[in-house]
Amino acid sequence: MFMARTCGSHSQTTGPRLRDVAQRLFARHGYAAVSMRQIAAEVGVQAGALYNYIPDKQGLLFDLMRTHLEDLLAAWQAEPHGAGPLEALEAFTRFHIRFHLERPDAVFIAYMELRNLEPENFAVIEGLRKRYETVLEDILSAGKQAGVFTLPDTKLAALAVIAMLTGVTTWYRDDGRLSRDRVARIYWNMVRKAVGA
Amino acid sequence: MFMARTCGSHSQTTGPRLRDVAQRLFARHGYAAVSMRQIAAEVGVQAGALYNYIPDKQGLLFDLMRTHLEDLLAAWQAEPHGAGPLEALEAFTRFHIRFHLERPDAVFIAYMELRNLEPENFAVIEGLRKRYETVLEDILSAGKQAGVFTLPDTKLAALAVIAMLTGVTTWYRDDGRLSRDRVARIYWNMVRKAVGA
DNA sequence: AGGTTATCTGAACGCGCGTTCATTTCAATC
DNA sequence: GATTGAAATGAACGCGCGTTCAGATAACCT
Repeated sequence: MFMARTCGSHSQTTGPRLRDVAQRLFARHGYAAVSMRQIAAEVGVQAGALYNYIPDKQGLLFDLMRTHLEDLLAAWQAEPHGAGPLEALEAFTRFHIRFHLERPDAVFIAYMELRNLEPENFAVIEGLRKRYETVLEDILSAGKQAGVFTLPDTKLAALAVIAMLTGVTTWYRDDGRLSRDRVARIYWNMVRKAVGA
Repeated sequence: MFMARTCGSHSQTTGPRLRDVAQRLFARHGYAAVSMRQIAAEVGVQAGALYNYIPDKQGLLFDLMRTHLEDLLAAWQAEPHGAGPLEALEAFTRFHIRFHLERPDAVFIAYMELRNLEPENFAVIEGLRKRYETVLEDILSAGKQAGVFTLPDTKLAALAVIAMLTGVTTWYRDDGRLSRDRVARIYWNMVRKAVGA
């Protein structure tokens, strides 16, 4: 009675759409609170069809989180790092804010759904997160050694700065008082002072 | 066949136990992922008995969050604020870290389960959260006016500082490298520099 | 034009969910 | 020792869950 394929468009699109929809719904309502049938409805398909693209619900969550963190690390690699530690820290600050504000849903999921990962999946995600923390820690460490930064504890400073920067995603609105650039400038100002440079 | 009450102890304890257990499980696995039957099992009771103490699951979540935020605001009122803005900011920093590290589960829930609140409950919780943010904002504002702090944007600074301080709860471990006092001291150092004092 | 294959449907599976309630149990009171 | 009433049981309610799969469908290939 109904069409097995959407008229005029290849089902090449169902895979990406599934991930888009899942990302939005997981971010909005939480992984545990969203059903496969809700996702399927928004994709425009029956629930069973989703399993042509994912092994199961857990695999879908894991894939979203892993992709996000791999994108994050790859994007930083592709970013101009600047000459010295001070320039690197500014680059990191601006990069982090820009990257995170561009994908609020993925960020939300990566920070909030860790506890819904099965142990082995959790280990992978946690490893990627650690790698990103190390990026900042290395910058701070180099700057401290070069006498550019004043830090009582490099590791804590890295965690503090990342928490501060990531916090932007919880309140920033595109139609708000400040532009992204303005926010990045203000935060860079605070970060610079916090590390004693 | 089974006892309706636990031998020797009044059921006076079931209410508090219910909240304790729910808080721990919600923090660990998330509100949507925890069932009333799981909570009941840990309390040592059948699921139906829980409804002698709560209206429904949503009411339980709301009660946990409201109580936590009211405790937070009341505890700050009872705290010695110090003489000037600089002293007040130091008091706030140390208070925030101490209070949050003492109740990691409640903190987790208050930050992660906002999206599982029904709209009217959300409004109440959001109002309490705003009131707490205003506490810090007022301190920063006074310090700026007094020329003690250098801040390009008071509101952003307040959000940044709170995000930074609350971040402690995501990594701090009692058996870790640093004591709570040491962590508080290091963070106060960074906060002080970040606000230009 | 006809066959192949990727894709989707629709029904089914067992299960656990939040919540209600008549009944039972037992500490406290008289 | 009988009465009372708060507290807990255990069964039941309808429902939606994640997942599977045989069968239907339509785009693609020759």
